[in-house]
Amino acid sequence: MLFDSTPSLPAEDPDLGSPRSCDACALARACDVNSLDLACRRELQRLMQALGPFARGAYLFREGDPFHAITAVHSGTVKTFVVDAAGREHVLGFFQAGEVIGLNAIHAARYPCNAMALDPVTLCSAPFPAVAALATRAGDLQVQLFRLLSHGIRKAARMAGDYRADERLAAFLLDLWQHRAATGCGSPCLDLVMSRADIANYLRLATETVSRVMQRFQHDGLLRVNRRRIELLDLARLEALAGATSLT
Amino acid sequence: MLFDSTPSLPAEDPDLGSPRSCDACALARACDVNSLDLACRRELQRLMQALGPFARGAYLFREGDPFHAITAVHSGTVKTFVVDAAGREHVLGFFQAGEVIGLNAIHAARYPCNAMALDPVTLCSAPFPAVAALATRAGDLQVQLFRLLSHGIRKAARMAGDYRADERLAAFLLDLWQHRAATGCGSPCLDLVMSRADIANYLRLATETVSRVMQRFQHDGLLRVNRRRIELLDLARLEALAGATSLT
DNA sequence: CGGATTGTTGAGATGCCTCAAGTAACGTGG
DNA sequence: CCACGTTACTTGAGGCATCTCAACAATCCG
Repeated sequence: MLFDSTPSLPAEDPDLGSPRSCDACALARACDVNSLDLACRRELQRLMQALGPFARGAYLFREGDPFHAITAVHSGTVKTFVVDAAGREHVLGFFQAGEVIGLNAIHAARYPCNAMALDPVTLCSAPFPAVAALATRAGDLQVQLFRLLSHGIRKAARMAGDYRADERLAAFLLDLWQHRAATGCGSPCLDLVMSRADIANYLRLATETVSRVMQRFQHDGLLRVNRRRIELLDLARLEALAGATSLT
Repeated sequence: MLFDSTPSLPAEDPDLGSPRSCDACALARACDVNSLDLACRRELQRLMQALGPFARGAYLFREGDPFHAITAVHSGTVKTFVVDAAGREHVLGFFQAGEVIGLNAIHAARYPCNAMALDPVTLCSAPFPAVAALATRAGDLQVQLFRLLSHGIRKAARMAGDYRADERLAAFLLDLWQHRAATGCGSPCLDLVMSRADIANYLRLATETVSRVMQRFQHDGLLRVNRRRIELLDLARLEALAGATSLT
């Protein structure tokens, strides 16, 4: 978890409390965009703590850690995952700048999964009870939190759907691309930060299958692939493939 | 959706407003169990509307319908599902007494899926804005709603995991059994209310595979199966199979 | 430079699917 | 209450998508 100095936390000067631009942060957006009154916006800003940077491979929290704070990714990419009884790793999601991690921990007040930095990661975090209390006074913030959680259900349910390897991989790549497009860069080049194994565990595939489907995509002119550098060449056809998974 | 008289609503006298025992209702539990102050509890009770009964096969809401009200199943079983671009049905979940449906609709204020009664269903429903407003005054209710949504994320993520057919089927049967055990009846007999096709679409299997795995379970002494009547014979081994899917 | 990690590619195995047929339960109308 | 058509479930045979195992290639990193 994030607020105790457990072994989970790497000893890299978390840089607590330093002010930081939160333009890309979902929580801040929840605050700014929705015309919260100024006092509440200030209060939310005051609750926010900057955490990190965490190095590639560092655990942000581990399964079973107590949950205290709502946390958003400020920069970098986070992978959340569980390891089941048989030792298989299941990746629950990849989270980039502006996305909130660990929402599944509210229920039991413990994280039901691990979170790991895939590259240097910085976080914005605010104590959950304080945010909830603030949401009590600021109805807009409360609704925004409800919407955030509701969206989390939809995203997870989408992953649970029964789609083929190429549909899931296309949807995955487009999701990454759309996130980048939404946060500035419109280039069709993706630099994946996760390994083939991570992608495979996320999409319920073998790593070899991820490789093969990507090569097939390349052969079909959908994209160009070189290790972790992906250039999307035919968004329309990728969208047609991924389209099935849309859920409205 | 639930509060307009759209074609979705069957014309079977929804019995609006009749008082009803809500002992099994998650929303009421959220209220009663957590020491909400009495005024808020009364208010929540006042907001609650009894809906139904809905006949087997009736749509409770359809994809795209506007979302207005938080709704819990009071009796019966509800299936939520989407139909993708290729015409395949994906079952998102089965919801029994005390479970809240349509939480994934808060985000966009529209239902992203369909809901159908699998047997005679009655519902308890309360306007979402009113509940949210009440949660603003009653912090316990607010936290309970956060927890409810958070739990929804966990449940959905669990379904997204990569498990084998027998693991998923075992987990499915145990989930049903545990719900029954939690709400009274401790008999090891289940009467499935959903078809093999529904189960298959939920577990990402073919109906034939559901049949075959059940027969194999029977052959291995895990259970006895006759059409929709399932008698669980070896909970320990079923749990061992399902155990992998636990997510903490 | 050399070992470790990661990604690609091939060959064969397999879990689950598809297609097809058969059987049992259900509902409906007579 | 029975005859019938319909739907739901089961069972078998064969096929396909994906997995596993194995080797190799490329990159990373000390």
